[in-house]
Amino acid sequence: MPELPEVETICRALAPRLEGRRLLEAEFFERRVLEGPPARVAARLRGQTVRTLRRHGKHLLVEFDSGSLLAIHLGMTGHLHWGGEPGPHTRAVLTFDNGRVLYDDPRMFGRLELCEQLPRRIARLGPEPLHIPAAEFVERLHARRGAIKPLLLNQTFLRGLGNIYTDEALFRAGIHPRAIAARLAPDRARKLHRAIRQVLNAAIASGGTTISDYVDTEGQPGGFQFQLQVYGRTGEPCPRCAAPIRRIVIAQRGTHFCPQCQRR
DNA sequence: ATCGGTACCTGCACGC
DNA sequence: TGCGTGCAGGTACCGA
Repeated sequence: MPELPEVETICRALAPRLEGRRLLEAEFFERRVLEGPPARVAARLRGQTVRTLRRHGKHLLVEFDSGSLLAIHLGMTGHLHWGGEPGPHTRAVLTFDNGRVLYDDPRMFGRLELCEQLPRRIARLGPEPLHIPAAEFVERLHARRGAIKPLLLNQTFLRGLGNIYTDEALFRAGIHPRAIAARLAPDRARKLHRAIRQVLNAAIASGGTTISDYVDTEGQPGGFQFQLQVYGRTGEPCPRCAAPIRRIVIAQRGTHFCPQCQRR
């Protein structure tokens, strides 16, 4: 499911509910999604009060008054629900003094980690795509010799882009997914920077993208799937030039683009 | 640095 | 109906 706009949507919904609230009980039903022994993590969490909720790339960070952090990554199929009943894929339940959060994750690619400070793995990720200035983006881009698509998916380059928004941003910028990053002319690199911002902001405004199963914390689907121009539209006409959208595989990921509008 | 491959998991759509 | 196949929003790790 979740790339930056989906995690942002979840964060905005949960922050007002959780900030200032006390965590009464943490239950973990699947140790694979948890860093550390469930009983020990639960004991450390019990009684803590939430100071803030924030997003860091695709991670959701719950910061407690003690300074401890609960870092949540939803993987491919992780969901957070406010309230509701646990189901077959519920891997954790966090009970607060005003309600509970269910963590569901069928494929269990997601991770929950309780730590005293941001783990290095997360801290060393690249800048936020919505914060990085154009000049810095272009400079970082020009330092890389690989193809642009795998680079945008690389979280140490920028944190938060996934397969959907990468394809959409490249389409809007008119750049071929196999184009070499370092060889992009500065104006085209700046255009890509703009396209990334536009796509992410539009997706956040729509509450994210629902392809098959993403829903927000209230169980509502997002709306950005209706604004996708290439992702998942193999064979359909390009909205700009009507050429059939093509699907290829780059870095093991399905990649959608218009062969006419995105020339090498 | 970069690339390709594999691995981790389950569920779903599809063709036969 | 049942079964095999391929695909899926993510990331880590390996060797080349």
